[in-house]
Amino acid sequence: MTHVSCNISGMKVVEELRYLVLAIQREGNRQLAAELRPLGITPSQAEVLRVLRDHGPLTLNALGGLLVCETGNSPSRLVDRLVAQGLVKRGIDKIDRRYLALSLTPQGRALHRRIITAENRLHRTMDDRLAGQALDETISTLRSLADAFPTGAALARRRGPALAHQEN
Amino acid sequence: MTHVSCNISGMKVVEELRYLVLAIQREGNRQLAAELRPLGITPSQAEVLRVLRDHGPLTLNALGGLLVCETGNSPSRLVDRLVAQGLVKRGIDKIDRRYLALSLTPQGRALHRRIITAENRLHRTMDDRLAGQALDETISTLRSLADAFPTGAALARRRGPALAHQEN
DNA sequence: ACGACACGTGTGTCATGTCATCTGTTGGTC
DNA sequence: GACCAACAGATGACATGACACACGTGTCGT
Repeated sequence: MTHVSCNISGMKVVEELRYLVLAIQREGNRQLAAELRPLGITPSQAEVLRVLRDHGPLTLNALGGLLVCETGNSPSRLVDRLVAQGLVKRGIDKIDRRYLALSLTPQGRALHRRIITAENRLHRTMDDRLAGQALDETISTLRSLADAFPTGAALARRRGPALAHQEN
Repeated sequence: MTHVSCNISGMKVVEELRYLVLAIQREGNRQLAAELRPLGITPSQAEVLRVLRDHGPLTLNALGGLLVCETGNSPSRLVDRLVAQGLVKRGIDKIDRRYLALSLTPQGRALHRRIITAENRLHRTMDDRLAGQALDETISTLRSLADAFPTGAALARRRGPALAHQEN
């Protein structure tokens, strides 16, 4: 039997998994937000900058399809604030005026380099806490959960095309 | 070496872990919200009802300490809506008027039974997707991450005292 | 040419989350 | 008894997330 419905403490295994994922996401987001606060942006905004840097100019829908945050509708308001801060350029497609052409401004590109530094601090902390754990199995398990979802598919899309774009 | 800084696709392992956790939390929350919508409550509100049912009357701070959602300050507004819906009774401690005494109303208790049914539907879906995966290692890995955080400690607190309160 | 339809985007609304700050209450000190 | 620090809770402000719907634009059939 590969999965059981109940463990010792009375909480189902998948239920504990759900709460663990929630707790880790909350705390990770909180810590990342603290790292990014001096830069004046939020974790969600940082993800937009990262996707725009890795995947050229994008329409709003295409951007939303690559974001893990903001699953549902188009991230209009998320992009709004980045445009207001001068980090993202919002162009309009000449051919089809329905489409946007979103890209990073030079300031956006510059800020993204500082974002990577901030994220790396969080990643080092996580690395330390995860020392000695079965990371590969964990990633595999979580992927099998996430790949069934559109947001997980977004991650898979980003895994695929964007190679060799990282400077650690 | 138990953990590496970079995998094949150019994304660090811990970074992929972070995004996977984000994606799974989002989608799980979305699906749970859909299951709970007919009941008129949200996932966060459901967690409050669950904690209040398992851990007797609580003050607002004590409730916040057991919640995985709403880490930071006191969940005043979260409780507000439950009180407005008649699901939670907000009493004031006679001795020390600073403290609240939060408990479920009979309607709250009744609704919680329907919540368990809704949550079990989600858990069954997750169980199916996770069939054949290394769940124990995954839980162990995630615990080592979460236990360092206050929200993870909240989970550990709930693991401890509340035994034999589940009806699956 | 015209009209129905599809599609991308913008917007209103509601419920979180998070931080900072305020208010009321209590206990301790003088 | 008056003052004050500590504490529980409430509130304001801001940015998400999610859903539904409105609006502008292009496409296609007739």
